[in-house]
Amino acid sequence: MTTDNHFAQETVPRDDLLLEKFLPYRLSVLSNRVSNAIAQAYGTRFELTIPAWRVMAILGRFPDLSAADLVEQTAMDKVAISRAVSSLFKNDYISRSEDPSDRRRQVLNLTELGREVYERIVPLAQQYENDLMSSLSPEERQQLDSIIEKLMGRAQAWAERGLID
Amino acid sequence: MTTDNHFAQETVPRDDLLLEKFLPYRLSVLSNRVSNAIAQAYGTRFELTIPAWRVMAILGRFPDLSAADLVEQTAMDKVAISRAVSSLFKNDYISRSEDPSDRRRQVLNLTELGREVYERIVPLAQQYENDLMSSLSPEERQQLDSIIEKLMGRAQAWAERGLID
DNA sequence: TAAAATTGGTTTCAAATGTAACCACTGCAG
DNA sequence: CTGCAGTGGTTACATTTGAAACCAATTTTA
Repeated sequence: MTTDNHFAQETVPRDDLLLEKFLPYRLSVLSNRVSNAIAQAYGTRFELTIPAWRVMAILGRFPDLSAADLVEQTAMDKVAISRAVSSLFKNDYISRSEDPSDRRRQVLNLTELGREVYERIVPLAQQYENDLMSSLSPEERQQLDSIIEKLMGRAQAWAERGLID
Repeated sequence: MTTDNHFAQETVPRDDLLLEKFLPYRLSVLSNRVSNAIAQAYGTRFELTIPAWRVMAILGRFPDLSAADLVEQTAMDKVAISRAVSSLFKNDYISRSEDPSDRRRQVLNLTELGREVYERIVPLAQQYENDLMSSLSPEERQQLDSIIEKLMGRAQAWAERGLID
């Protein structure tokens, strides 16, 4: 017990868990709703999965990255990146070119086709985001930004230092 | 185009998507980090998956629900509920009793064992939540609550009224 | 009161995902 | 140089997940 509870555990009136107020639960529901909606928008229009779209989003801004760089940037799994990359390659959305200075490494870039799709998706993505944000006041947006940052820090700490207790 | 943009689309300086600032992305990363950490805590201690734990959380507060009721309460998938229920049943954490007034329906409840586990997990769950919340000031908690509510409303609207555009 | 349509719940099948093993290459220690 | 630890990336396999088909019981409706 990390909190200093002055009451004996057993006799304290048991306050049940209100799932609908439980932050991890709410985050999960919210995130799933949002992701699913957007995934559907990408998917039906461009046959892109979310990981694939993320890869494109990064490559659109930072050319000449390797898969490993992408892993670092996105915090996504190695394998997920590999699969996304090879599917994007198959669709001719990105190019892989061998790095002469390290023949294990592949330098990735959007192809012309890839960039076209990218240019079309960015506004779509921003539209979704704007739509979400439009329900918030400027102050709230600011607050949300900083709150997410803090929560992320805490959750990150779990992963690094191990779980609570 | 729903916003009134006074500039010609093509000539506006293209502002790329900053994935690390893109709300849907950040929500997803945050939610996954949190869920995974907690899932691990439940899983290693009680062999509970997240859906299973959610079912218990609801049943702990509202006895005598059916699977369909759970679907409604949690917004989880029918199949996920079915699987969680049958695994919980197998572990003797919940009981299924046939509803005489409708023989398709099964009335679910925590068993004694189930309730014991429930009573032990609730504090654990709350500890995680407290730990997250401890990084926020009281005002921020309040803000977060209302912000989530608003975002949820917007995302909900997508599901109901169909996607943007 | 006999179809037809609905509802509660499970099963089946395919696709998505994660873990671990794996190859190919690099770089460094001896 | 050779050996071998570490890195970039893919493959294989087991597990999870979701969609749709499905069965059984119930309600509707004609």
